[in-house]
Amino acid sequence: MDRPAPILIYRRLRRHFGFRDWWPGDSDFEVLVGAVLTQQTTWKNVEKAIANLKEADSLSMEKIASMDIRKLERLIRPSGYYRQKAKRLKGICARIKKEHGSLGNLLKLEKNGLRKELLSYNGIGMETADSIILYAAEKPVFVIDAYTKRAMHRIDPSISADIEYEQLRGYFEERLEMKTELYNDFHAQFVELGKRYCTAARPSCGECPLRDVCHFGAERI
DNA sequence: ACCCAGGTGGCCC
DNA sequence: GGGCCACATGGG
Repeated sequence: MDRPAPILIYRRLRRHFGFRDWWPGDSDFEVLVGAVLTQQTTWKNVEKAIANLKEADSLSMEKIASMDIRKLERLIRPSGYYRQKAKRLKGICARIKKEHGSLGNLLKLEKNGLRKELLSYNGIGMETADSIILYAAEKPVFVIDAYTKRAMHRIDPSISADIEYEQLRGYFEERLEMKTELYNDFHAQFVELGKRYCTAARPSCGECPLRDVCHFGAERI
């Protein structure tokens, strides 16, 4: 089959990579921080930034909300765009504290209300909002990222390489059962696929579990 | 010396 | 609604 249904893609990935039980982080707040810091940067660099925050005993909403901006910049520097991210992360923490009291309270909002609220924060766009909703609030939203777009375009060339976020999210949500565990693990599988095989310019297909349905370079590889 | 990474927001038309 | 741009470290 040339264009496998999403659930078949998922089954293949899962058979290859195993169940991921994802988001690398110890708390809801760490998910939020990681989701902001990983914007357009590698997770490796985010790990350094989060380690710095932990080492400085500063990985808490209250501390970041009132932290000296220069200190925050210094701690998260390895994650790139550090001035912008420091300003936005501090603003996000301060606003959650002020308007909701705690992250837990914010995450209790109903899914669509929560999404709308998160999107109104400077520094939280659709992918970041959905990552927080899925992995911290544990509500079923299908997260789309660069890996997902790239892989889907290569599997099904009728899906544009720069398809709109909401359009691709709808594509998955219309074709899958609305289950948090499924959305959670499926996104994790795409990230694993992207890191190991489905890289930007020159894929290292090797043992890629989707290589027989891949159309990269207009030719099957 | 390039190119790339788990995006977002601002500005312009 | 779309196109272009700044933002920045670290690894290949």
